[in-house]
Amino acid sequence: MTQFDSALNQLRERLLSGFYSPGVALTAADLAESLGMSRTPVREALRTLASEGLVEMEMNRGARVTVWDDEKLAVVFDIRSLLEGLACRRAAERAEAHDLDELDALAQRILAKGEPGPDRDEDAVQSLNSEFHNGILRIADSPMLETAMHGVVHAAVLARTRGSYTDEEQRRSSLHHLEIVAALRSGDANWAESVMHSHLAQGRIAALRARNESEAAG
Amino acid sequence: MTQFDSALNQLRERLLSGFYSPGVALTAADLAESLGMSRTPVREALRTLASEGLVEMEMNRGARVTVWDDEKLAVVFDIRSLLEGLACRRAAERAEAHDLDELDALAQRILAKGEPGPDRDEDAVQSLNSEFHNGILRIADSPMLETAMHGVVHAAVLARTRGSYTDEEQRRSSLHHLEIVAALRSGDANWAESVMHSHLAQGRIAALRARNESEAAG
DNA sequence: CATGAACTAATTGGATGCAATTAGTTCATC
DNA sequence: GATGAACTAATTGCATCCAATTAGTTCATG
Repeated sequence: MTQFDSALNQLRERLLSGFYSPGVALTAADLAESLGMSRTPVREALRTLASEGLVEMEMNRGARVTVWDDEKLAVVFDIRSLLEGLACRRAAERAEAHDLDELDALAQRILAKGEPGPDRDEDAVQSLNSEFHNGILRIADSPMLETAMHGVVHAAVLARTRGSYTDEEQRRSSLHHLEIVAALRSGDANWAESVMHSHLAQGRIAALRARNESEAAG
Repeated sequence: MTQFDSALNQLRERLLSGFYSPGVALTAADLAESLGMSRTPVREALRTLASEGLVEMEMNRGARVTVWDDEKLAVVFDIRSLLEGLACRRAAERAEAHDLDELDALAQRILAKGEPGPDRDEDAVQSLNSEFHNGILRIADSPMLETAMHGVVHAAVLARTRGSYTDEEQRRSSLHHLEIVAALRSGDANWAESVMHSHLAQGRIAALRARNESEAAG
């Protein structure tokens, strides 16, 4: 694990968690200090994050946190739907029994943690959700696909601020996960792809609604 | 235009043109010297190229030119097909008259330059082809989509070594371009997307065949 | 002749220093 | 009070330097 890797991971984490406000300037020296390293690996990480779309760099002006408008967000979900659909197709053809068991366990936990009531834990849902989607990507087993998704997946996660799902949407989302596992288990690539498309179509609606609500509020 | 931009453009150009053999180690100091700059901007460019999938970096071992096997290549074409299909959908909804005229002119020139005979010019075909696809991406008007495609488009171009198309394929490819313009002109997103999918399905076949032929030969 | 320890050369990742550019502030002028 | 020239502080992009790691070579040993 190099300083570059460390900087990349930590900065990506901060950007996705909303630690930095959209549009804010990211000063290399400040980041370096807060990460306990010099500017060199930080600058390399910023270049990588720029090519992932999480920050934007301008000549002699350094990096700024990307501002997400409705248009960008919608495209991100379109792209993510296509790529994750492809990942599902591939996963349906490659998944082993133990892969499916792991995904199933994750889907069950997401269902439980997302159920309305005292045990609800949205942080856990979000974290497990990431694990589920990453799991499918792993089963799809294609470095190229992972590379292509880096530019958009993270951004989509960023958009889904916590609490954007209604109870009904959360439940449907959880059931989508279970249905995806069922589709993968049956080896039906079309089915798996379709459910993923439905899953992200709903996610897109919720993300855009959440954005507009928070805009109207603040 | 910073040294970083210069390094990124030139190195990308070299990688796509096959200047460096697949799998070869790219020594930062050598690159820096050949580009007339220090290692710092070169290293940043290599990080970016890595996130685009054109090179691969390993801890304490620097960068190597990515080796494209059949599997990787097939996935690249799958992804490119999905993303360019989306670009076509968006272009069908956004293209202005002058956009369509420009694309049409390009399609006509590709048809002419690709026709078997003394006027055939494969370099021109390849170059115009890139222009055509970039034109559609431009009309689609989405920075996110461009970002996502950077990871795969270049790679796909790389794979299509000159002369990989048969006469029949070249002709069909040229007609695809004209058909795409017609679909865009009619504003039919489904039609435009379908033709693009067909176009890249054929491209994929040709690219994989070319790879296996050259492998059998050399 | 094969094997591997010991040494050397090359190369990497990262820290630091510096000129050039940009952003911010002060202050004179209308 | 607004406008903008002149100066200052911050910040960038890049070159250079250095310790740590890797790759390559030599040479002793079985």
